[in-house]
Parts: sequence; structure tokens; C-alpha cells
Amino acid sequence: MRPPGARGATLKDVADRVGVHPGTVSRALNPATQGMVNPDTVRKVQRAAKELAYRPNPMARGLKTSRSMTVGIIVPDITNPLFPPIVKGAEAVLTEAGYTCLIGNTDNDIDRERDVLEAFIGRQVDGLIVASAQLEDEVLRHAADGDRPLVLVNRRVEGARIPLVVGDDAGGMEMAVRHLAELGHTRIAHLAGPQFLSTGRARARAFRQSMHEFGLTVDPNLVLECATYSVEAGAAAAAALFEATDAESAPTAIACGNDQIAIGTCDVLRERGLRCPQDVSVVGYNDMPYVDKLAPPLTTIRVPHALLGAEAARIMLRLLTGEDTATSVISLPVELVVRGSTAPPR
Amino acid sequence: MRPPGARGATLKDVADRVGVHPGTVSRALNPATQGMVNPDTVRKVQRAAKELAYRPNPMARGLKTSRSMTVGIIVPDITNPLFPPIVKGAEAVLTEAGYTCLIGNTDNDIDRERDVLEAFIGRQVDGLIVASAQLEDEVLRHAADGDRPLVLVNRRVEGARIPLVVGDDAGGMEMAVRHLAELGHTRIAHLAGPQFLSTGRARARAFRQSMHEFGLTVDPNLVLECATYSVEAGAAAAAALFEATDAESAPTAIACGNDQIAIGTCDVLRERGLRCPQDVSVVGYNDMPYVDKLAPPLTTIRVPHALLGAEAARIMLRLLTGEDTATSVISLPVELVVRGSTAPPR
DNA sequence: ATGAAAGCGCTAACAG
DNA sequence: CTGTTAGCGCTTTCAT
Repeated sequence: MRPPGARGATLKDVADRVGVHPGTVSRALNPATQGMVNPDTVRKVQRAAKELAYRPNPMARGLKTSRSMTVGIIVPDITNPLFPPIVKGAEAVLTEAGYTCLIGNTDNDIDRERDVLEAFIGRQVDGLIVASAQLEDEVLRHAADGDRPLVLVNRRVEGARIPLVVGDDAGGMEMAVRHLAELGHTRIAHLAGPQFLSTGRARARAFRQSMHEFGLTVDPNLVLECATYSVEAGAAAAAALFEATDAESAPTAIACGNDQIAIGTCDVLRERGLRCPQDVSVVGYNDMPYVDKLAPPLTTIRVPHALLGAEAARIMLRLLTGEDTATSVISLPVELVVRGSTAPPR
Repeated sequence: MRPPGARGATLKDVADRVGVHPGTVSRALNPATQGMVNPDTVRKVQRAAKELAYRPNPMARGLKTSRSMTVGIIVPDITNPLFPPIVKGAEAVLTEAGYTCLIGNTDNDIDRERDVLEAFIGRQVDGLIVASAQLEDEVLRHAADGDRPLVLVNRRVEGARIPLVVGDDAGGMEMAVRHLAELGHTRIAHLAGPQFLSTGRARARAFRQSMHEFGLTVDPNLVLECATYSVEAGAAAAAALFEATDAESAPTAIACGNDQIAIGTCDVLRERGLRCPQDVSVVGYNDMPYVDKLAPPLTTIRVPHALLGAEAARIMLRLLTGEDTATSVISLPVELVVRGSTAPPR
């Protein structure tokens, strides 16, 4: 009789049943070494393994091989609709390859990021996929020096050579500005995301650049940074924007750093008796779920988040198998989705 | 010089540095056994451990103790806004207690549920928190017989004694119906969630019961089941509802099985030229993020999802430490949030 | 082609 | 209070 804590059959159990040595069973069951054992034995071993519902103990294996077959995925906040698709995309390809994923939240706090990172490293994860990077991220810069593969997704770190998968922020913002310019807007505002995040910075830069490109001038009073990527911060910035402008100088269109900021902006518009899109057009960024159900449905830039996650995972896999030595940087195309929140100026 | 795969200092490294036996170091570092070692030695060991940045190898420890200090969390779809708060709530509690979480998606597919479950059990998780349960869930009924703690969250399984944390579905639906009844509605429809899920079933049952309670009759033509908890299925059911009724028998209010169904319903209303809430009131369920931004803002039942996750994790912890032997069933109170999608009938 | 044996890093039972 | 020892389940080198 097994002790109560018994977790299942071991290699030895299988060996006993077939009447061979545990080492042989190990070889027979491992596809890589299966060639060095008698096909007959292999079959018998496989049958016995199935009968006993043998499952290799990953801890024993990991202890021996010093690989855990786990990958840590670190996100700022799984509750932000942006990140679940990234996680899901990454998890799908990693699971397929036999890896299990650990998920950690940092709440955008760099101290918690370090804690999660250390916990995962303590857990012996084989690699790390990080979506919570800040532009100045010593924690990650340091982690990148370790011997453990690190892949960034969605956000980048300044001055570190780390493999990376992002959406094309510059291209996306250019589409947004072009769309507004083509509608005939000239006084276009930008409510930027936090400038300590690469997405916030890249989109803000792209905004200015695109404005020039389309022959429009950037009014400094019409470019504000939001403290966070939230509805509240977006509303606060939008309110400040209208406080600082009069009827003459007020924008007729606003390109927002992300969808939450756009939602906050629409709230403020409503409060102030301005109609969207008739009085002010608004463009979001990300195409979060259900922003097509808002009133008006939000025009936004669609980022293929699940793909981002999947690509990051593929890079991770290549890093893990040593196939890939170069530091890949992948920028995935984004897409303008025109809905009801944008229209020509009056 | 360390081999390239070196993951850090071992117990032996620390022991060598202090000049004691590895066993002593183990005792000195483990709070539970720390009492049996000379305080002086403890201090020296701790210092050495810190200097060498010693981190216990969880695989070695797990191999020995046959506990992995991991808990698997299984959700239908992390991409559904309902589940991230549950995961986050559970993770916070579990992480605090030194556990690490594995997250798995089932896509509401019972075969994938089994796969994930097996993968997690293969991973030697110490316990499982499952949010993807179906009413007839052989996989889980079977898993519950194992020696590994299992806690259900949000959804239950029929006829299995498994610890459980759910929102008060009966109470929530009663609030919804009462709200509509008090507004003066009498022809109230219910677009139910899938009846193979406990939430769908419980809310449908509560709908009928509450209707009787408030002296209203349930028109069988006004109760339809949605194939899934999605916008599309909700829209399909809503369309069917209006196809099957005429101006006389059409509902003036609809209690929906969840928010997605409510969103689909509102879409159909709009298509048919019916205004919400003037012509038809709509109540959702769950209070997903941003449903307060819809037009009209959705009246709904708020379920404390993060709390659900946290409670489930607390039960898990008690099960894991053996403190708790009873099969707890916790039903958490929900709350009616009245917004713009409900009004008196005309 | 297979058996034997060592050892991954840790804990725990037993000695001293 | 501390050292010794055995062994968790597996992989892998070395014999045979």
C-alpha cells in the first residue's frame, strides 16, 4: 500500500513491472534516447507506463537537468484588458512546447516588479517574458545580464539589448493623425500616456512627427501627459486641456495615448456639453474589448496583442533551445479602426 | 569556477563558508527548525546565506517534501473580463503565503479542462482553484476524489462535495427582478446564460422564483437560453425573443444572464429601432469594467470577483495546512448597481 | 542494448 | 546543539 502522500507511479514502478532497470525505462520514454533501446522493450515500457499512468516527476527531472520547463510572464496588471490577450497568446505557444507559465502582476510598481522577478528566478523559471517594463528599468537591465533568457513584450527598456516584440507605435499614431488630418482637422491635441513608459513616449514622439509630416503645427498647449494609462488620468488631462484653451484655441480632435484615456476624455467632453464627434473627434489606442459598444463607438488603433504574446513566446522558445543568438526586435503592424468617434470638424 | 548552468549558491556552499554541516544550515534557515540550533550559528549562517545570495532550490525541496508550493488556477478564458479579478484576488493571497500560481485556460472546453488539469497535476501542484466548472463535470468530480485540495470559484458542479466560493446568484437575480418590478414592469423577459453552467441555471431559477414572489407571471416565450455567455449569443437570443413576440406580448424589460448578453441585447434593440431604457429596460449581471461607459450605462449586478478569488485562496490555504476539514461553501453578497439602462415602462 | 551507480539540492530521522 | 546518513525521482556516464 502506498503512503497517503503518494503522487503517482515512479520510474522504478514501471521498471519493476516490465522487469528492467529504471535507467532503461528512462531511455525508453525519452524520445531523444529512445533510439538506444530495443524496440521491443520500448513497447513494453510504454504499455506499462500507460497502465500505471506514469507521469514523470518534473521536480526530480528539474533537479537533475536544472531546467524547470516553466516560463514566467510578468504583466503590470492582469485586470487591464490589454494584457490577458498577451498572456493567452504567449501561454498557447509555450504550453504547446511543453512549458508551463507562471503569471505575475507588478501593479506598475518597480519594487513589486523586482519581487516578482526574484520569486520567479527563485522558482528556477527557464525564461522570462516581461510586459511591465519601464523605460528606465534597472531591475530588467540587470536581469538581462543573467544567464536566463528575457523577452520584452509591448514595452521596451531604454538602452538595453533585450529581445523585444512591440506594436508599431509610430505607425499607429501616424495612422491616427493622418485619419484626423484627412478629415480636415488642424487643431489636434494629444493626451499622451505616461512618458516613463516606452509606448507613451513613442506615441507622443510619433504624434509630433506625424503632425509635421502632414503640415500641421503642434500647439504645446495641446499636448499633455497623463499620469497613468487610466480613465481617471485621461479625464484629468482632458479637463486640464479645456481649462487651458478658449473657443479659438481648443482642439477639434484629440489623439489619445490609449483607449482608457480616450474614455476619460469622452466623459469630460460630455460634462462640458461638447459632443463627440460633432464638436470634438477622439481617437483611442489599442482597441480594447467593447470599445465598439461605447457611445459613440471609439475610433482607435488595433494592436494585435495576442500575436505580440505569441511572437514573444516563439522568440523565448528559440532562445531556450539555443537556436537563436541574435537579439530580435519585432515590431508588429497595427491597424486603424474607424468608428463613430471621429468626423470632420464643423 | 562554476559550470555555465549554475543557478546560484547551494546549501553546501553556505555550510562550507560557515564551517558547519549542510544539515545545520538547513535547520538554521528553516524558521520551523531554527529553534534547535545555536543562535550564534544561526546568525553566522544567515549572514553567509545573504552574502552568497543563497536561494533554496524549490525543486530539490519539492522532491524531498513532495510539495511544490504551487497552486493551479483554471479559468475558462483569461480574456473574459470576469476572470482576471478572480485570478488577481487569488494570486494576491496565495503569493503572500509563499505559493506561486499556475494559470490555465480551458476555453470552456471540457477536454481542454482535463488536459490542463492533468498538466497541473503532473506539475505536482499542491492544490487547484477552478473557475471553469460545468454543472456535469466528470473531470472535476473525479479530480475531487484525489488527495489534492480542490476549490471551486464562481461556478459549481452538481452533486459533488467540493469547497466553493460563489456570488449570490439567487439574491442578485432577485434584486434585478425586484428593481424592474418596482419600476412597474410586468412583462419581464430573461435571456438566460447557458444552462450547463451553474450560474446560468441558478440565475434562471431565481428569475422564475422572484417573478412569482413579486406576483408576476413568467411568460415561457419570454425566457430564452443563450448558447454562450457572449455578445453574439445574447444578440441571437434577443433577436429570437422579438421575432417570437408582437407589440402586445413583447417584454418591456429584460433581465440578462450576464453583461455580455445585455450588450448583445442592446445592440438588437438599437437595430430594431427600440430605445433603451424608454422602450425596453435592460439589466446585466457582473458589472464588468466599462459597462458604466456604455450608452446607456448598464444597470447590472455587481459581483465582487476579486473577493471571490481571495476567499477561494483562503480556503485553499486552510485546506493545504490541514486546518480546515469541512467542505466550506461560501456565497458572497452581490449588489444592484442602477444606471441608465432601466426606467419605468411607458 | 541494458545494468549499475552516482548525484542533482534538499530535508529529516537518527546518532552522538 | 550538530554531524551523519539516507533518499526523494530522475538522468547520465560508465561498464558490461
